[in-house]
Amino acid sequence: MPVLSPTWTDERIELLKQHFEAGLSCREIAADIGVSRNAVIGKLSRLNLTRGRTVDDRKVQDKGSAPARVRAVPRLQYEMLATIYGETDAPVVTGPIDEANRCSLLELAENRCRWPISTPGAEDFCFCGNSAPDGQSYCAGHSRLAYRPNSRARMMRG
DNA sequence: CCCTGATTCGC
DNA sequence: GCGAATCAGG
Repeated sequence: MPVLSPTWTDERIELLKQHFEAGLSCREIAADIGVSRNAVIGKLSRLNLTRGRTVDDRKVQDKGSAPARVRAVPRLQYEMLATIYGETDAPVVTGPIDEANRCSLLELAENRCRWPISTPGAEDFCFCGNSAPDGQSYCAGHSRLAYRPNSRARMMRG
């Protein structure tokens, strides 16, 4: 169908809000909708739906004074990597998660998609539960979200 | 060195 | 208004 680029329609905005309120990250929201992370964040900012950090001063770009920049320390998020990659090797079968009162992973099988369907006010926290390929923890639709293309060809300015 | 969030600028 | 670029923090 010759559908033009419907940029941001009500449906997309609704999904955006839902995912945002659901607690999902801009990365997930962007991947789910099909846009870039900046697009999602930009729309959110435009809608004044920023989570906490509002505007404030944010230091302002002072390129004339002393550049007191503290380029954060070299830190890696192995936690997330382990969560994605180590899921097949590190199951939570023996995880007495008390917070998993809702539909936890234990209810799902190994061949089931584990997509957190969190809704503000939903007591029945469920997951995607779609058919996930062997070895994968997500279905074809949500697998791309967990998949992280490290094709960062951007110049390392830092 | 990587990732997420928010603001800023260009189109 | 949208999206990429940029900045700032973790």
